[in-house]
Amino acid sequence: MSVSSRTAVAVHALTFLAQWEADDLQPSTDIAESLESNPVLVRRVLGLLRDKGLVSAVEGSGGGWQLAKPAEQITLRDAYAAVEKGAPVLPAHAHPPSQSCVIGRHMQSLLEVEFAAAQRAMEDRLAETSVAHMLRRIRDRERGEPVSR
Amino acid sequence: MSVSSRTAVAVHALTFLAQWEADDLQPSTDIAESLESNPVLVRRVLGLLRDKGLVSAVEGSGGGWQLAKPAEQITLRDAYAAVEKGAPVLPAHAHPPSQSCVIGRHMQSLLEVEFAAAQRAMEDRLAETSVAHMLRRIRDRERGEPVSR
DNA sequence: GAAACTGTAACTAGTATGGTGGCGGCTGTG
DNA sequence: CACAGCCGCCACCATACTAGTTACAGTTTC
Repeated sequence: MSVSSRTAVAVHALTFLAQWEADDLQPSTDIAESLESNPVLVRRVLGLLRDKGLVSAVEGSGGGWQLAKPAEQITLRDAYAAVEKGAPVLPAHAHPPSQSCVIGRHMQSLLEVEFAAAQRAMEDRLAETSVAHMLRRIRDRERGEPVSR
Repeated sequence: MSVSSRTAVAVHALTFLAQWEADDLQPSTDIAESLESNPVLVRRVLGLLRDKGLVSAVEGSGGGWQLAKPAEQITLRDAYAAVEKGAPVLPAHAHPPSQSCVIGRHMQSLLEVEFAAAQRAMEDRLAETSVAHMLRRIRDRERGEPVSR
C-alpha cells in the first residue's frame, strides 16, 4: 500500500520554510517540531530536496535551511520527484512473465506504457500546485476561510 | 517505493481471460503459467476481482475463471481499484503534525485534498484503457505491428 | 472414489518504512 | 581557545507489507 510519507514531509518542510524571508535560516529541529517528528528524519528529506536544488543548508552554529528559489517556482511535483526515488508508483510484474504465452510476451511493455502514462497524469496534477499556493491557503484558513485559489 | 504488482497481475489475468469466449473456463494454473507465478497468488488476485464483479469462478473439476462482463467494459482502473485496497498512493503524514504550529494545523487536510486530486488524475488515465484495448494491441503486435488504438 | 478445480490459512524470506542514538565536522560567539 | 548549535551520516531497531510456497478443506465431474 502506498509509497511513503516522505512527500508529505517534503511539502510540509518546504511550506514551513516558505513562511520566512530568504536568509532567515530555520534549523531542522524547528521543522521536526512542527512535524512532531525527528530532526534526523527531516534532514534526510531536506538532503534530497537540496540535491535537487530546492533548498539549501548552512552548516554550523546559527545555520539552518532556506528555500533555494521562490516558493512560486516550487511545485508539489518537484517535492515528489526529489523525494520518491525513481521507482514507479504502479510497478509491472515482479518476475517477467512467460515468453511462450502470447499475453506474457507483450503484457509487460504494454503495462509499462500505460502505467507510465497514469503516473505522468498524477505528476501533472501535482505540478499544478506550488508551495506558495499551499502557504497562501494556510494563511487564508488561519484568518477565517475567505478561500483563495 | 510503489504499491504492489497486484495491479499488473490483475490486468494480465483479465487480458488472458479476454482471449477466450465466455463460458470457456480457464483454471488458475494456466494463468499462473502465463505469469510464471503461483496459482495461489493468482487466485488471491482473481478473488478480489470476483468481489468487484469483474470475473466469476466455477468450482470443481472442469471449473475455472471467466470474465463476468465484456472486456470493453473493464478498464485498468477497475482492475486497480479492485486489487489495491483503499490506501491512497500518496500517504499524508505518518503522525499527525503539531497542532500548535500554523503549518501543522492545516497541512494534513490540504495535503489530503491535493493528493486525492493527483490520485484521481492517475485513475482517470487508467480508466481510458480497457482490457479489450490491451488484447487488441497484443494481437496487433503479434501479427506485425500495424498498430491500433 | 479419483481427479481437477476453487478457496483459505499459515508460513517463509526479503525489503522498505518511520524512528532513534551516536558521532564527526563545521561555524559563530564569548 | 572552548563551547554550543547546527548539519551530515552511519548503524540499528521494530514494524509492516510484499511475493511466493505448502498444506488442506470443500466442490464438482467422470
